[in-house]
Amino acid sequence: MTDIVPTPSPGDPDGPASGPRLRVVVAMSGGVDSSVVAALMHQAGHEVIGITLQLYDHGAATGRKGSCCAGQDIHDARRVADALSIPHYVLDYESRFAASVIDSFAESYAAGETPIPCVTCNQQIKFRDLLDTAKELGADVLATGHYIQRREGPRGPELMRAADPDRDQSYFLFATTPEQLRYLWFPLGGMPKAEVRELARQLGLPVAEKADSQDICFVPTGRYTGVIERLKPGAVKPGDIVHVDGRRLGRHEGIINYTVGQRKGLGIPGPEPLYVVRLDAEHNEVVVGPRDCLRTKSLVLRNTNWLGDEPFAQAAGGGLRIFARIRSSQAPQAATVFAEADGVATVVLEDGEDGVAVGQACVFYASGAHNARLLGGGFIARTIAQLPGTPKAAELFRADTEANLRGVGPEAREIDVAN
RNA sequence: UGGGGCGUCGCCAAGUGGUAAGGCAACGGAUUUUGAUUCCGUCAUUCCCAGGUUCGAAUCCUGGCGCCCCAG
Repeated sequence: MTDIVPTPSPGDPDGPASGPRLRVVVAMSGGVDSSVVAALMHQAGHEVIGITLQLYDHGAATGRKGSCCAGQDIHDARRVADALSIPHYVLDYESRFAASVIDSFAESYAAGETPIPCVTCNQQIKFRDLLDTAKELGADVLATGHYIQRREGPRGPELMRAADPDRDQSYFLFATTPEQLRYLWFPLGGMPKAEVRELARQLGLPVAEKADSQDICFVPTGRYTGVIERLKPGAVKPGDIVHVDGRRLGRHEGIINYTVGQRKGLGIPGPEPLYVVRLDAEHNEVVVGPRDCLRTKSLVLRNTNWLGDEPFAQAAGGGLRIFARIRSSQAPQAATVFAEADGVATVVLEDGEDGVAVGQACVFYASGAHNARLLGGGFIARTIAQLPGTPKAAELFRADTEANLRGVGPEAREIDVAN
């Protein structure tokens, strides 16, 4: 069994564990991946401490297939820890998870955005709060089951896309800071998922056959709208569905039920399918249009995190050629990023992308290769409408342009014009 | 109540004697470790109703009912 376990650290041969025995905290969610991480670290001879975070009400999610971090999953993590004979702690993070992740999730939706809670959770909970806790425990390393590769570069640790392109989670980890990265470790980044599953079986882990988690972990029923209605009563109001050509086509039961690019659920019959082009929180309107209206080429980011070697300020002026993606499950495309002050950046995608929603992430890579280096990314604050010449479209375009001229510098203005 | 037109799935709509296209919507599933997208499948034994002609009608005839337009 031992011979199949890469040592000392799969996917990170130059990592900090290639030397002496270290104290490694493993974030154990109760799933297959993090359980394998704990086992690997233990087998590699490290002093492993398993920590499981209780993130939300366990009653609601107990036993739910595909969940994590509550109820049954905590028990599963404990069983694995027991099987490995490593110490295991369950930390009550409910209140900070609610404050950092769930509240902002609800607020974002109410504002007409489409949040991406997994990024917030990594950023605020796992790599901030949990990492702090790990340090307090004297840990040298915090290891997680994320599929992303870390390596030591000439200027410090770098991140690269996972070896298994189908599992690559770099999109969700763009906000990881260099400071955090010094303590982080991702032992699964170099392995295909099938191999991880097989390892779990060979190691006899009790979770070897457990289903992968998916969907938003803290929404037990899969209906996230209920969470928002509970947290922000009154924020969900019926309103009009308006076509980009100005026609009022129907009614909606609350803007939170929609996201840009969405087709299903509009209930509007017609000669062609209609998609949500924009969510107008101010007027409580869902703006719809034909598929052509979805194409977006330039976007403005906020809270940009930069992981490149050169200072991000060098991406001002003429911009910096990168590769970017707007969705976790799609290939990065050629783009140019222009750095602004205060974490603001403008990205111009070469080919453009359909269904780009405010609140989602735009993530940077050094190339289009499968193992490309992660260069950071940002949250999408605005997109610039590519709408046909209709009154409503003109109005939206004007609003976009004005917002941009207000918010960003001269470099981005040129882009607006060119676009 | 003179003239003309129309009534086919939730919406739009083919089909004018041979045994109900298609699009949109909806629903279900697959895919997706955020939201979406996409893909696959399902979706009128019946054509406003009632009779009739015919081997056979949504398609022809008769009578109802309903709607629209023009005229008065």
